Amino acid sequence: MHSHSPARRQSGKPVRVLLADDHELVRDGIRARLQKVADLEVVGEATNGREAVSLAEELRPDVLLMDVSMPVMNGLEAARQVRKSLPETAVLVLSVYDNPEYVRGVVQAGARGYILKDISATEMITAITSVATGGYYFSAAVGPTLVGAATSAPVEDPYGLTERERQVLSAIARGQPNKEVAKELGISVRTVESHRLNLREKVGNKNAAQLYKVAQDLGLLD
Amino acid sequence: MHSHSPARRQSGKPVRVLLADDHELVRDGIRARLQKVADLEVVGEATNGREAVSLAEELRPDVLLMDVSMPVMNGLEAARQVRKSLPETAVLVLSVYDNPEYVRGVVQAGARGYILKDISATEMITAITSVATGGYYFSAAVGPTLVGAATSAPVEDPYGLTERERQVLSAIARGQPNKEVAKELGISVRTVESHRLNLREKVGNKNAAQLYKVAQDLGLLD
DNA sequence: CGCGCATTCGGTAGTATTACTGAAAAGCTG
DNA sequence: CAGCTTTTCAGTAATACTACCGAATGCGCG
Repeated sequence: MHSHSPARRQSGKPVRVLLADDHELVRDGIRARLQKVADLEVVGEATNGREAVSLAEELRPDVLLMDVSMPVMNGLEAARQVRKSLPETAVLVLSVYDNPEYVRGVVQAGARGYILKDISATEMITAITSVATGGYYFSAAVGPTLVGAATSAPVEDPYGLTERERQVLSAIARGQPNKEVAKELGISVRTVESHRLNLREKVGNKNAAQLYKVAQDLGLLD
Repeated sequence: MHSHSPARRQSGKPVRVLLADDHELVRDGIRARLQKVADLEVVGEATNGREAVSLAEELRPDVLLMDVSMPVMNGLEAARQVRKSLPETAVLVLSVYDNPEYVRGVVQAGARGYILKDISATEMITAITSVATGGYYFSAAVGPTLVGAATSAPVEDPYGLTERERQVLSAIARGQPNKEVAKELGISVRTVESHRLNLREKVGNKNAAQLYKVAQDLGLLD
């Protein structure tokens, strides 16, 4: 009751890859990397999203390795279209951003993988093989944003929260009212209120519901 | 400014794999598959979660390929412990279930991949290579539940919320106070309060901060 | 049609949170 | 030591939310 969707090609035949990036230099670099691998074959190159879509429809590659930021039509929109017209082609997005919002958008557009441009040739090949085999591949840096964080390296904190504030935030996010937070930390309710207000100040004027998100982003919940 | 966390081993050296499954037959099958691959080396085998953890600490494998359902200590708890004591070891979970809840639990326990037992040898090897290289790998069937769909159906709702309640929940989770939710939906504050209280009733007596989590679980936020 | 359910709204009361201002003690740093 | 941050706590007032109560409308279903 699963098993439709992309690829799942026969092993034996090489993986047919279509490259899409507006920078020739980048395409050259990638092609150079991929040409050394027997199992991979670069069947075409596109310089923008629209070209990527039409070339993909013509060539029907196993994998479309595509940059997100391109002129005419960006990779996001292109990914959407390819996923519709060519469900057999796995879209693997290549980007310089490890921004969570960005990653989310990309995978929702139907990409089956997201890799960063600073990865090694080995990893790039693995990623291509992965999506071509029918799986999903994500670079280490973007994985946590997908699975809801909890990596181990405590995400560094863009808000500049103090230790105490993190403790309070954690307790609040777990659903405790100020009174119980106070009891848990052995401080007065007023103090908890102070921290709470400082938190709202620091993270932006978000309400209680939103504090959960922040706590989660900071990995305070596990 | 990323790059800590697991693996990211040198290419050249073989990937050291620790197998954990309570069925000898399964272990034998997997080992047979992996032994044919030069880049992979099975360095040990465990028959339950506790054994997997202690063997992992001793052998420090690149990848721990582990079943979820095992006696003594299940794979979920084992994954958590390994992630704490051995951040360098990538946990790749092997399971027969493509149940969304299950997958979520597993990745939140820190697994860097989730594959189904019915996959091909090729895909299993790709998956192992993927997590060993520092990436995240997910089988085709479980990927959609991770990325929040775009492929499959809108996560079914264990709470039995109504359409209107979902709208209200969504607005609350986005951080709006009742007053603004009312304005947005064109209803009175009292009605929003009703919905809010009904929501708390339905999802359990969680507070405002926790409502965010529910909204997220239900995919109301994107 | 009567019943249940979703949706809407009101009253009243109490609790919680926010928005201010102000301040004291502890610790670190130049 | 003076200045800084962190953490602590207080007063006061407004706003928001919770916990109950009850009730009207509309809609589908047996």
